[in-house]
Amino acid sequence: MTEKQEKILKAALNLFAQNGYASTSTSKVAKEAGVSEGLIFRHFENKEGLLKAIMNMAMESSKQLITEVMLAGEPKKVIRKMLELPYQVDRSHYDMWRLTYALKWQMNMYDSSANDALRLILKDAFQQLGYEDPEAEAELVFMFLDGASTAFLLHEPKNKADVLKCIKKKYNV
Amino acid sequence: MTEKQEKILKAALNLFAQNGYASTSTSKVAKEAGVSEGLIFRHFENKEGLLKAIMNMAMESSKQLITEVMLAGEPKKVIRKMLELPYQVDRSHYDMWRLTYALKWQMNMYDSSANDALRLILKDAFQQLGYEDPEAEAELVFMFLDGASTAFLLHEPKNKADVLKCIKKKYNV
DNA sequence: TAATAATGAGTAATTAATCACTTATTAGTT
DNA sequence: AACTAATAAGTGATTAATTACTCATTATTA
Repeated sequence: MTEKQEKILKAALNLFAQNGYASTSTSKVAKEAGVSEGLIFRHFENKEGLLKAIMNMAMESSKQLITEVMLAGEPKKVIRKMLELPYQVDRSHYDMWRLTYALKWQMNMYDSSANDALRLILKDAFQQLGYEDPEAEAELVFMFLDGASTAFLLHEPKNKADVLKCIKKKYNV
Repeated sequence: MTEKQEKILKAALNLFAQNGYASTSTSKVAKEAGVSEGLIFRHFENKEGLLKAIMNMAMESSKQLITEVMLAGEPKKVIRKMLELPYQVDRSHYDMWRLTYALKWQMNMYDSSANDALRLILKDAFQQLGYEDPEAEAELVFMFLDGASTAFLLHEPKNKADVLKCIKKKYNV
């Protein structure tokens, strides 16, 4: 990975997240990265290849967060770690998540199976705790995660911490 | 509103929602609508004017849903109506909501004040019911609404109804 | 007949991608 | 070390296609 290659990735992530993938031209990326436009195609073949390279980085960094939940063990700890997930995302990764969330709506880009492993663990946790409908409970938590992450990424509400306290109480975790 | 004008709006909504605003050209809209491209600019001035016309329709149709909650009165009913909101959206309006949700991520397009009226009503409802942190509770419900709507619009989970039952129980509504 | 609706050919600018070319870096042989 | 060949990194001009948009003209309606 050369220095200019990294500059391209950084510029592309920034522009894609801020202005959207479709409305960011490769010439804009090249200008922002301080690089000739041709270099983008030399390293990433085409515009989509550039996006894929970025999304692979995003997948890699999200794996770290997920494994932390996986290793929680006890059901209550699983649920707590899960609820805390949106709070664990580092500010430096916000652009990555903004892009990920934006791409969900760009057709064909949504992979619902990506969270299947977590969903199963969560369901088991609720089951062990004797919840009536563990599957629905798991789905509900996922909805919270999605809604909370969206809020944090878009308009950073001032009562972030209070919301966490609030939902933790509901699950006694 | 002429017949062709409506066809343009319908085609544009469909394409914008499916493939995104930026990656949908006016020529594609014209082709889909069975109309000359120039007509789009005669009626809507430019591409952004077309989008604005669509979003105005979306605003109008969302007002109906919101007023229903406004008129609920009793705090418990307010909360119940609120939780049911994502379930009240008609399938025929899904494209409109998909576009609305997708545009949130397209920078500058996010208007957090749009929900302020509802947020206030919801906060009051929680306050009247003696909840400890009504503001956080209101925010939490909004996160659920966002997450649930996203799930419904993107991958229509099979246990939609169970999730509603599940969350209603948590709020005793 | 006057206004509006609708067309379709045209335009300048931008797009993703290619290409011939130059510069730097590495590897192999003396 | 020093020379050389090969590979990779990087440039910038260029391309064909597409873009949003205009405008002169024709059809339709009031």
